Amino acid sequence: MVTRANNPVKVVSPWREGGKARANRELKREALIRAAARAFNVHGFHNTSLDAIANALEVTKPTLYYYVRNKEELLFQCFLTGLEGIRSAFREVAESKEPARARLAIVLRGYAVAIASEFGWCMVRAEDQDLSPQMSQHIKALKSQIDLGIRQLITDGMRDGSIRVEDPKMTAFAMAGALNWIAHWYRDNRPLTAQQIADTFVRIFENGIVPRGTAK
Amino acid sequence: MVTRANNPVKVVSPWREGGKARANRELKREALIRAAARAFNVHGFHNTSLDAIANALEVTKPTLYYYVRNKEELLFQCFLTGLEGIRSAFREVAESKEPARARLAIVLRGYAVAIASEFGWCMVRAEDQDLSPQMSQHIKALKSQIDLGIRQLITDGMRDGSIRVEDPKMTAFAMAGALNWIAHWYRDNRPLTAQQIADTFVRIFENGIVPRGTAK
DNA sequence: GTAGCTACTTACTCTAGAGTATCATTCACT
DNA sequence: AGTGAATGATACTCTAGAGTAAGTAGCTAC
Repeated sequence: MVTRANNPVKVVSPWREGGKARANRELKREALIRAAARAFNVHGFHNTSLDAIANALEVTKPTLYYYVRNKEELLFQCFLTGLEGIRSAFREVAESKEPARARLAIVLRGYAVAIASEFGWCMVRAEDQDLSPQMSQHIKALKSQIDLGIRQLITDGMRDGSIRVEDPKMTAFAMAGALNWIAHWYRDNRPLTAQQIADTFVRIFENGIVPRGTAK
Repeated sequence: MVTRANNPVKVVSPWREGGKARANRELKREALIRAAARAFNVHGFHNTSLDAIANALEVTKPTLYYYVRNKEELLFQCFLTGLEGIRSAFREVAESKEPARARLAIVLRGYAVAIASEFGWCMVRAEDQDLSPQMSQHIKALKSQIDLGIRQLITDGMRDGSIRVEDPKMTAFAMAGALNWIAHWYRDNRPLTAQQIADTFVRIFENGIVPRGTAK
């Protein structure tokens, strides 16, 4: 009754590229993570079998276990890979002296681009429910860091006068939600690039929908 | 390796309430839908077994098949039930003559409340991937209706002057995303009611974060 | 040229859980 | 008080798919 995952998602495999020298372990591991992310993207975690991933890489299932402990670690690694984009956006603004609103805009753009990447699905739709309690805990902590980072930028902005909102926490939730949702509808080969979407979203959040100058 | 669903989610069962007269079919069916929604909420679709749902209702699995064709129909019904809240919000404003921004606010509030309900998870996290192609198609169409409805209200507002945005489509996506995300973090017994959250979100979208009167 | 490691494969095991075949009970109605 | 429809339970079937056991090819080192 369910859309099955057996049309393999195509992917470049370091295992089978002509007669080239065998690629090294780290490269293969990365290819595996990437292949998994793509498959999860298309079919979801539970509807992606390890056999399907192995298939896409033109190896057999047990080979995967040579690179990763189990299926959940695969999801976790996808998550971490995607997360890196967001964290680097935070690092980028860490010692900037710009007004907080500008720093927030940079972070939100980095965030949007990360979510639109092939790891976006894993970051957003990887549910606690799919993971062991420890990993779930770990992921929650990482997500919470991000949330708090955004919230901090908002309160900074309230202090330096570049931002005015009534509830920083809810505002952070609204922003994160809008951005996370990108993972549900964005696919490459869309008219807009992730960057353009990010810019548009930032402006929506900055200006609101009430015409400026005619505030009710 | 995965958080299992075998701690049953408690629920009132029309099957077992004292020695009372047996409830009618429709009542039981609704209880089943509701029990399923709660279980999906907590454990997710794939980690909820029909046995667990049956357990929560204090009946056996085959009984469920008396009320519903299969597991996917259960999810689909949850989806429809939750959707009803949103549709009724649209009906509410259908023949209103207020400015579009006010009508939009009403719809967004109804939307938020629906998402915060116990059917929110099913509406938001029910992935195409969990459903047969037909149902997936059906759900996509329904979701698209909602999206277009919001988009229409935005363009109406641009025409009547109550709204100014640069990209109605992206704005609708941002709004839907922010609201959908509520399903991921909202639980009852939170400090804020769904209504309060809805109000806050509407104001965030209306006013933006740039202080009014000092537009950059 | 053989010991031994790395990287894979073939060929399983095992379980959860969706869905079903079949029988039992109860109630409504005559 | 007997018949049949509506509900339900018992006791299965069957498959997908995660994970594993055990063996093998090939490279490196001496």
